[in-house]
Amino acid sequence: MLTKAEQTTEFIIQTVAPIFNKNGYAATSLSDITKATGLTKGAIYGNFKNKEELAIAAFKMTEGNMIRRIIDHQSLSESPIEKLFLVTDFYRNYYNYTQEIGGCPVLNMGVDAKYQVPVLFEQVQLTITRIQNNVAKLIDAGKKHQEIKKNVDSMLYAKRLYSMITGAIFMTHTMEDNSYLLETMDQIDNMIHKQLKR
Amino acid sequence: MLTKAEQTTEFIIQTVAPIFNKNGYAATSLSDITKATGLTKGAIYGNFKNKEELAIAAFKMTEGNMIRRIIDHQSLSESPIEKLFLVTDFYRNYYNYTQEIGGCPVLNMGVDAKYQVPVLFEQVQLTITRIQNNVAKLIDAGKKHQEIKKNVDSMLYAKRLYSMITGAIFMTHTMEDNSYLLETMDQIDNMIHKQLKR
DNA sequence: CTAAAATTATACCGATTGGTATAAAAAATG
DNA sequence: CATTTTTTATACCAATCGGTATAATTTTAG
Repeated sequence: MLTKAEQTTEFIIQTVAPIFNKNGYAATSLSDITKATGLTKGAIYGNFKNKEELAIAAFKMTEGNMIRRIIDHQSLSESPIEKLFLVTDFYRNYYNYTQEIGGCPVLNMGVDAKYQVPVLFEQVQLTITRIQNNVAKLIDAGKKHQEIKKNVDSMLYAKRLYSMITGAIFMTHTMEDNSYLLETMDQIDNMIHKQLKR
Repeated sequence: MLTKAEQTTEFIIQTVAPIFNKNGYAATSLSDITKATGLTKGAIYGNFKNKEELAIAAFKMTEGNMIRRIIDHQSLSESPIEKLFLVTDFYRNYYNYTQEIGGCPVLNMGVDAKYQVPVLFEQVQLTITRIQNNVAKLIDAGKKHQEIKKNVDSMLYAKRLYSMITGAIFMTHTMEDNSYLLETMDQIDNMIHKQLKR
């Protein structure tokens, strides 16, 4: 059971996360935060050491939810290669999903935090590593299950896949055109069929 | 011949462009600008209406130089398909190049300006369109020169190519690992050989 | 239900924000 | 070279920035 205080902390994070994600760290002011939450600075600083700590907590929550969703979606199949197709399937709905949370947290904070909030930037790197490792593990499992060629470089393809996905996310958001994302997922599915599948 | 005033305007743009590119619009203050240029606010506001106009001028200069470089590099060959390979060749040095100018202007400003500086964001969209059109034209020329299959969708491949490139730029900068960029360029070259070439 | 502890609101801090009016300085023009 | 025009520096503006000390309030625990 959550105490009243823990509920407030959680409420602040939930409320503020899409604002940081959308506007970036520098462009999100304490008054934006108090306005959105309906709380005062006293309450905010009672729950977080400073603006940076809040931004980091917000990012961790957002990326945690996102990774949980990717993993959850994979459980729709037992087959490793099918799980791989479920990854691209997840990103087919990503434009829709990210519009609710203020954009792609990895992309936005990767760019925004790089020279502004080093600790937050490291968190972004960690998230990318986690996603890549998840994909690489799926490829390895696919090899064991005789679904994927033994000679493919798992990490190389994991990086390729996520690099292509991130490019499509940027293009879709910047050109406001979902076809980049959809087209790239088709392209990746094709790559899995032609280059990974046994 | 440039007047003294025009020289100053140009000097301000040149000095300030990498700062905006690196830190983003909101995180670049007027005091950053006066400190870097050694000029006072009076001088800045005598040459630009406001901070936004300066940021736009800075981006236009940076992206103009970048596009000029891509096009220039293409003139190393007469063959359209070879020009296509020269595009990937250009991006093989892009990590090095962008570190001098504060990162990739398209990526950084595409993310930064989206919800902060609409006019600047439109400029980013325009730049992307220009690059894509350049690639699409190369593919079309390749068809005419019997180097590229007649049935390939030029615009589709132009978008694919630039989407992959942008993803690699993001990954290389965020993970501080040039292999994403190099590997993606190999992948694109391979795509040109296998899917575009007659 | 009361007392101690934790949380939130208020009021304030100095520093900095983007921007401007005006005066001083420099450049362009005849 | 003198005069007009343009450009730059100075000094200032109100507003906002992130952050804090303290008092009021609410929650927790006995």
